[in-house]
Amino acid sequence: MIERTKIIELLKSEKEQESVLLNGWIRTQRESKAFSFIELNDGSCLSNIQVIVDNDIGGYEDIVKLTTGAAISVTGKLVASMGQGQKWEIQASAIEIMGIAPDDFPLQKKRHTDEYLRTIAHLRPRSNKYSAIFRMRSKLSFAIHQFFQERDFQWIHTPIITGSDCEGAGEMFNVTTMDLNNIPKKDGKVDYEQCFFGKEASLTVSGQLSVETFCLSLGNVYTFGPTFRAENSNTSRHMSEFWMIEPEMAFADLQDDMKLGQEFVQYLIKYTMEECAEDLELFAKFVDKNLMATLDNIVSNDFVRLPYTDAVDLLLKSNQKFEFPVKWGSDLQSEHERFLTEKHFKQPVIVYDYPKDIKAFYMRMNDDEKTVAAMDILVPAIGEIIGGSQREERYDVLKKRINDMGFDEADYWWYLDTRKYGTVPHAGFGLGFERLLMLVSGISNIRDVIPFPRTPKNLEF
RNA sequence: UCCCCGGUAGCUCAGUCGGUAGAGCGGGUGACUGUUAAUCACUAGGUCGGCAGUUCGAGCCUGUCCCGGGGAGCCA
Repeated sequence: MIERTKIIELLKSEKEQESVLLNGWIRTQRESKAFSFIELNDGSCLSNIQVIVDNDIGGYEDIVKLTTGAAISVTGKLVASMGQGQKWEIQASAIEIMGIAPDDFPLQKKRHTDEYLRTIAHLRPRSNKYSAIFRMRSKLSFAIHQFFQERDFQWIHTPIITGSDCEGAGEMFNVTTMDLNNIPKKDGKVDYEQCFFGKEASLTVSGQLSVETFCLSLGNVYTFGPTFRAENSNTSRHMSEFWMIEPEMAFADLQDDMKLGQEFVQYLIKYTMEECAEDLELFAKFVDKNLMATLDNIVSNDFVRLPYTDAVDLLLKSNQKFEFPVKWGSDLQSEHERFLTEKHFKQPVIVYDYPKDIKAFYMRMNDDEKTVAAMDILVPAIGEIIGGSQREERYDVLKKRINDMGFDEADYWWYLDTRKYGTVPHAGFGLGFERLLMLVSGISNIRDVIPFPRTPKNLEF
């Protein structure tokens, strides 16, 4: 029995091979008089390999009836192709049918819309575009670890289930084993004491608060895992379940944070260009014609660094008509961010030092007492890809901020402890993994860069 | 959640003035061919998103609900 060779290896071959075994799914079959051409794909790479099946092969009548989607096992010779368009092809000596695909197989040999493919999310990775994005997703997941591990950041597995309702980053999903048809109540309210954990439990909206405690122990750390937001968001940039990367650096300030953010994004894009060249080419050709120019631009220039106050001035002086007015103290609207990154600078922009009232309690108060050391990295087409800040490390200031914002400081006892015992300046950010994938692929809907998207009213698969 | 647009064959779409539906691709059958989304001929395939209404008559008009897309908010 010969060992199976993946198509990616066969296509890279330096010489002909007498005897190879390959498995895969038929992408298309063209029948000729004395033989048939099969385009076979096994997911190892974007390219198919062409298999020549002579009509004297065993079971030929059944083989030529195979349609797009069928799975076969091929034994044969790797030979130089007589046709144009490919270097190698397989001269089959035997074909075993593993699984047929009846004529209602939903993927056809033509372009399908993303909307349609989303309704068959269990089959869409068998298409070129989706196999490409999911290979890139895998490669980039690895690259993220490589980036941090090369820099001695420790990967911290922060919890998915959390008891703090104080993460403050949005609506949370509840986690319970209680009988929802008969919820235990006390004084008219849900009696969480009878719940599994004895208190209200939720899915995490951010690992940041947890990972900060490890930052203030192990130095440089990061999280990379699923994150959940129960917001009723219906946009091409939001999902209820997504993956987020949150690095946190001890003995670091906002400048260090911006530097890390830029290096990180540039590293991942370079990695994609080097390690996913074939898949990337598909996106540059069929999804976004400007993709390579956009990526080149991002890796070869420093990101613009622009204080929020200057951004407001710039927008006010731009003579642009905006639907929403630009005003110091208000958050920048999408249209404002788009103007900065897409029209004015035409490259990534880091806006920093935002008004304190529009940002989270844990962000470090600047000396002007009006702004906090926060930064957002904005990129063309996607908008905010990174949101970060230097954290408030001063115990008294942090405590005051918690109280001023109407939170109960008792809920934050362990978080405050980290500032009570050996506090140090530190900073970090969150990067949405799917938004990064959108950036490097040109794919414009976030639901198309994750295997099974979870969005409001959508939990199929 | 709000604003705008859409839902017609397996897929992508056309459908005029309100008069019971068409194309291309895909499927099937056959022809032809070292082919490359092959080509050519024939053929099957429809609860026009659901419900209610207006009308002699609704794919088309009205209401409502569901689903999808674009934009906005929330943010990564």
